[in-house]
Amino acid sequence: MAGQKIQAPKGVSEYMPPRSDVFEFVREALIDPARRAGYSLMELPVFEDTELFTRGVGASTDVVSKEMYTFTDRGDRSITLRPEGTAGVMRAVIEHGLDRGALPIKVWYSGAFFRAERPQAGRYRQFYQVGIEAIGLDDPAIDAEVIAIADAGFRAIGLTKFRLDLTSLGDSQSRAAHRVDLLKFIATLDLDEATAARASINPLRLFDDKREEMKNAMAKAPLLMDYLSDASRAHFEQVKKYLNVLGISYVLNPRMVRGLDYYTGTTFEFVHELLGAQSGIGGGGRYDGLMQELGGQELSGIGFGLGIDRAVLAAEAEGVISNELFVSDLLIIPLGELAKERALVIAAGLRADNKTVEIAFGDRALKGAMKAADKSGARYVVVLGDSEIASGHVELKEMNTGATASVRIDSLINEL
RNA sequence: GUGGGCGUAGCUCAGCUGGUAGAGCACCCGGUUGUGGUCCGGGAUGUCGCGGGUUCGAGCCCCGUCGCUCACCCCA
Repeated sequence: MAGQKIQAPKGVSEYMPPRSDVFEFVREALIDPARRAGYSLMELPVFEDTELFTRGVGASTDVVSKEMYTFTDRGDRSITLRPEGTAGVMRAVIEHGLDRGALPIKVWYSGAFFRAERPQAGRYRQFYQVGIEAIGLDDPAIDAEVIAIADAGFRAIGLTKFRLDLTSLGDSQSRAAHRVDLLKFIATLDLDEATAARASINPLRLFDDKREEMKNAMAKAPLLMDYLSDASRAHFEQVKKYLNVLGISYVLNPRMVRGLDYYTGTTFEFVHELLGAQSGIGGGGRYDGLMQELGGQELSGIGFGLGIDRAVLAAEAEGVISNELFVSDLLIIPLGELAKERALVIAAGLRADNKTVEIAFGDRALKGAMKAADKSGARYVVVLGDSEIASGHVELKEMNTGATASVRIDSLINEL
């Protein structure tokens, strides 16, 4: 049947004007602090060998076990749309031998990620992230700097109603020691089937249960934070010290749980107050065993992934983005064929000088063109007709105030 | 995968106990000479998600189906 409308696949996030301007602004705001800290772009494929994720992220994680878009390509290879960014960066670093060059490797990336979940507010099947990774440095100062870069990005957007949750997952011996006691403790609880199943996959998950009775039950559970080895503890103390120096406040959250298996040591999450159920706007941490797990050298690393979609929602919830940011400097209304030609040339010149200039094409009546100019939000409007062309002067009208000034066409640039 | 809510003009929604569709916003044109935002006048717009059933008659009732949405799980 002809004319059937085709809809976007379920749960994808799309941005139409004018909201797409907000999206772009947010993305750039999140990337900028990384660039300023010496991080370089790494542009990676959105699909990878499935094994990269089962091995890197962890086969027992929800992300890998039930949320991946996996398919077989024409060469019978198992391919997966990337559900997160770190594993791909590691793969590329190893594949291209970057780990044999100067350390640390500092890169950022931005793009679409995919998880086959039931969509809800702030959770999409295709979503966007900005991430950075700093690989090959154990210095706790880099941990603090990575966190500071994320914080600076959120602040640049104008967000203030968020907090930073911080913890340390320790090294493998810290976790092994804790796990023994935690499992003993959990064995004393009377759990329903689903909860027991979760506990068997990852006992730390129970710390994240939202039910009151579970929160109460877990209140006395042994905390990983109390099992940190001396080295892990010392590292974490330094991270906290540097954050204090930076004036970045955080909330110690020893019950924080992350869904990806590779995290070790310093781990953090940015949580926004106004977002509802999906309130995490970004998170990250150390992953000191990941590189080796993926066949590379034994290099440590730390990074984060920030949710662009959620940052947009947060910005909207806080009402911090002014649409003044996205309006044109000037709109030219040409009257007549000759004026249209001149308008094209004038606009091209001003654009080359970094101004944003629109032309009201379409030979509309002046009144209609002015209405359109008003709606566009352009800061200034100029009507270009025969008399202006003859005199070389235009009336430059400031739309906010209605004030006009006579300006020579070739010095318009100085007035915008 | 589980549960709740909802699907009526581009958008937000109204539509009483079934009688065959409306508002606001937005949009377009006009209010006579080349300057917007207010005001006034006019105008276009809907397979009432889809399919079936009940009925003389269904947007309103029943069944199915698809979709959207929120929450759980999990996470950006």
